[in-house]
Amino acid sequence: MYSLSEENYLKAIYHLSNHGQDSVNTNAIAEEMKTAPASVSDMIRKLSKKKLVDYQKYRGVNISTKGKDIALKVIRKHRLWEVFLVEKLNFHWDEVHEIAEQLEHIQSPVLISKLDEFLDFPKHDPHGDPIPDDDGNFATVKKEPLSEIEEGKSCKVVAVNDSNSAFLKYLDKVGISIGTSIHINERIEFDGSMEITLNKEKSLTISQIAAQNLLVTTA
Amino acid sequence: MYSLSEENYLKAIYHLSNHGQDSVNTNAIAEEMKTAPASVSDMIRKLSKKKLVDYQKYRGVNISTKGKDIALKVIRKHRLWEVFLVEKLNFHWDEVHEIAEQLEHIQSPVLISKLDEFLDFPKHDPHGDPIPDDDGNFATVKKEPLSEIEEGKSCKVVAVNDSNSAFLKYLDKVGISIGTSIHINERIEFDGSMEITLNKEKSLTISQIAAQNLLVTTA
DNA sequence: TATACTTTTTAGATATGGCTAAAAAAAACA
DNA sequence: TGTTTTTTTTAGCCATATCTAAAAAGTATA
Repeated sequence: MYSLSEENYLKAIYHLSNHGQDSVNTNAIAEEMKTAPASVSDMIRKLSKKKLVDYQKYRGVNISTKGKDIALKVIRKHRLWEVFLVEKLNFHWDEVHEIAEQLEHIQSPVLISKLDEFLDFPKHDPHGDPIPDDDGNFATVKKEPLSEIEEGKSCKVVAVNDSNSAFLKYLDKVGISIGTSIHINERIEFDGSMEITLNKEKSLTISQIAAQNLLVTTA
Repeated sequence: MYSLSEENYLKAIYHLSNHGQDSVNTNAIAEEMKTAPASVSDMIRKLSKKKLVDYQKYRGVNISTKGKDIALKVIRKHRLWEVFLVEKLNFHWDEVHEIAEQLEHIQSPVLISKLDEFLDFPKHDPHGDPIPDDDGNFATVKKEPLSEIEEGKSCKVVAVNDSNSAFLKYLDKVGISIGTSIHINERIEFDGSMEITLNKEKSLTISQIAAQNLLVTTA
């Protein structure tokens, strides 16, 4: 069994490592975890001793297969609980992250498998992120920021990059949610904003910042 | 906000204090918490400094109003989660305690009020124990061990004294659950066992130990 | 390539919550 | 009431996880 801190570090390292691809800086972890870099060094040494990360001093860390397993289990729990909170308890999608941060550390494999069943085996959380199965596998849809889509093309919202409350509230206000289809009418070059049409109905202008945080698929 | 340890100590002290009536021994707390008495002394001092218990050295502790509030909030959460696990996730009543011990420490008042609503405001957990409301009030049914009921009388099972798994499995096997009506046909003096009839249907003999752990009401 | 800057690690704290062993106080009893 | 036993507390540890300040290593640049 791993401590709450260990689980949180592994989750952060996994996120920063682009799904286990790249090695990760101490400072980046410190920023993600909101701790001092010195604390990160200590914890990294500890995780390394437990073979959860590969680590050479001053060279950054790579998450190990074992570490990735643990990170994915925590992510699975986080996302399942988010579905529960939204679908069953009627939370709004901008309210669930903090609570799921706590619930993701509950230790009980049977609880998670029963919760999964109760929720009818969801494949995505309320923000569109995929829910890994018990073995850590999940479907990857090729998603890119809306800001990358060319003028005249169409796409569908599949996830949000940042699920901070203010951004999600903004999306609600303008009528964008997971599954919304978007047509790019015009890209405004000077500020990166875009004029778009939602579900072939409603047109609006969206800022570059917002477009960068909205993940879409063109498939 | 209080730490996991503080919450567990307060819960233990509340339980041992007979709902805040009596003062509690250091050794009793140590046994309940499965820690060394020295650790209890330390924690008591800490809780006392925070005014969660009244404490004089060598004189035992009394839980304060503030401490009782916290204990009851934790108990409320524990019992609501137990209902969730049994009613929604189809856990068996002997499997839920350990998981609820973890879930009871999740901090989110709105989560609990939404869970309460989702469960349709239950008044009792799966073991028959009352669920305090948000202000810490709960209905008290006068309950006594089955072992205290006289020959020839009838009663109804309202709770179990000890929810250890082996005992609950035994109850299932013989067909006793919360709500079962029991008639005492005969009390066997020499070993304290009893011959009883369940729901006016099935007769069996129950040991003194089992009868002491089964709480009933004659009202 | 030597120097300056940035990143990372180490050293030495702090706080929490636990332990054992010994001392002190209270309780039991002869 | 004095002595023994039990209970409780204190003293001095340990481990986890954090911090700041300083040192060390790596990177960039003149």
